[in-house]
Amino acid sequence: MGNGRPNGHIVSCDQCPLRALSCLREFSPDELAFVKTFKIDELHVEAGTSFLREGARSDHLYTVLSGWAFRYKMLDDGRRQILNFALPADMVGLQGSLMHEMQHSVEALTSLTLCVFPRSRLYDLYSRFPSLAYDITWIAAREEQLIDGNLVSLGRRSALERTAYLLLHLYVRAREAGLAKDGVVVFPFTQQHLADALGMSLVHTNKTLKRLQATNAIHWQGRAFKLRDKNLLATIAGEDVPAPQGRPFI
Amino acid sequence: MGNGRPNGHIVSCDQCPLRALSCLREFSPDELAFVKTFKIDELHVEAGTSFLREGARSDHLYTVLSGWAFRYKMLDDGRRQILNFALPADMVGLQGSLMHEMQHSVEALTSLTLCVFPRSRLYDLYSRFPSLAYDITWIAAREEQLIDGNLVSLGRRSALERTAYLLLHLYVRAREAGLAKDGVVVFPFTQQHLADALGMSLVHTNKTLKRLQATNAIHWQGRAFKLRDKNLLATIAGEDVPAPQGRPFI
DNA sequence: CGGCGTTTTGACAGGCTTCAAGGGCCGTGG
DNA sequence: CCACGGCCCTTGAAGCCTGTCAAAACGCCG
Repeated sequence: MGNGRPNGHIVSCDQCPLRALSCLREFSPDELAFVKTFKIDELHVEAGTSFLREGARSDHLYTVLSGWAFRYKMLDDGRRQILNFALPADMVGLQGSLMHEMQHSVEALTSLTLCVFPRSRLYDLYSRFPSLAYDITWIAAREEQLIDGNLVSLGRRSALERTAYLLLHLYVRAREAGLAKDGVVVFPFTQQHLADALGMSLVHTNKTLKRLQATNAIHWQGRAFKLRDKNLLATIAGEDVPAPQGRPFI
Repeated sequence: MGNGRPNGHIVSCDQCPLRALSCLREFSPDELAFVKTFKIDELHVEAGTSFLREGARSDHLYTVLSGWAFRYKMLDDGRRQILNFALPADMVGLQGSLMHEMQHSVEALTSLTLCVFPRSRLYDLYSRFPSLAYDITWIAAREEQLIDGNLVSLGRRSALERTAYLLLHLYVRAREAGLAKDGVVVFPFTQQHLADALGMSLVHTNKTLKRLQATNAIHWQGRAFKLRDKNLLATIAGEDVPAPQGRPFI
């Protein structure tokens, strides 16, 4: 695992393509200088490989530079639950850096590029850059918020509501990450992935998707997802349209 | 809301009863001195009242000094999902301090005493005590871990497994918080609370509880919960017995 | 063309929800 | 002292939503 290329081929933080995203905050020169030294490598992972595994310790934490990933847990008999998806600018592996070991796995959904940061220097970051430390906590809190939303879905929403909720939120997040073109986002997952995220069977996910498509709220052909009626989808999901929130980077 | 008594009647941090818990780390004298000034009040809330509400901003964050609380979200039509329970030494309201507004509510399950910390000085904490900042991030990550576990339950576990999982984990946490006496914990919630946490109906929760009790893994009479066979309960839950983890305080 | 992964459909079974009603416990008030 | 109401627990019956099983259609790629 980890065909980390020798330093020098990696994207320098001051020309990070993600920094252009409107949803990320600006860095001060000092912060930027530190982050540049904090990032020690880039990791390229191909679709379908789990680069972080439940039960393992991890010496690194990562941010997604490009591509999609998902966090998941498996039960002994093979049942899988996808906890959340990670998009560009999202952080993964923080839990593994703070706790003794990972309690979930992370798998690349597409070809994936990650920025690599050493866990050993995390405390250094906390000591010298409280602003960045604050950002990291913010990120952790936001992740929790997303899971809270999913938890409500699995616990209290019907299959149709749940599906609408997930698609709406994925669309909004993908849009924030700059992945939308002409109102269309390429969703890289299969219906099996969706089913595992929704806590439903594959068959029923498919039928629910059909029903949802019949409302004309969405259009999903192949991998291209188009949101045709955001308000309708939000209504079906039983929610207001989620407001985008500015967030820190790193 | 908030019948905060004038300073002076509140428990000083250096004689905080929770510091005796084996699961909490030691403070350095400096840290302790800071935390003492960081805690500006104590809040007493009676059972059944929501002291933090979804959509509201909060100027404070809290730790539970004594009693039980739970985080929850409601849908428009009244469906409720309990996200997690908060026990002594747990922190609540962090999200509200970091984000613009609370995305969930928190209700006292029993008579509840909270330590109150001002959000306005949180950044001060981050600047001056990276060790405490680190702890807070750790707490946020741990909370996320707990929700991850619940998410798997709601998504992929049957009613029986799910119930076993929740009871096992609540028992372990209550025990860590020093709430067990002779292997018995007083669970202050009703079956309706359990149902809302499990994402099940009240009726089916009751029947599932009966089935679970028939296995002799647990005994639950009135409010007194006794774990009779931890390994069996863990097996039913489809998990190993969770290992207690040391954790920081504040 | 053949093979494989994904999507789609139909039929059936069952777990869970909903509806309904009764019982136990306890505090309040007549 | 007893009746009453409220809250919680318990149980039964009926029905729907969702899971499981099975098989076919589709699309992609070698």
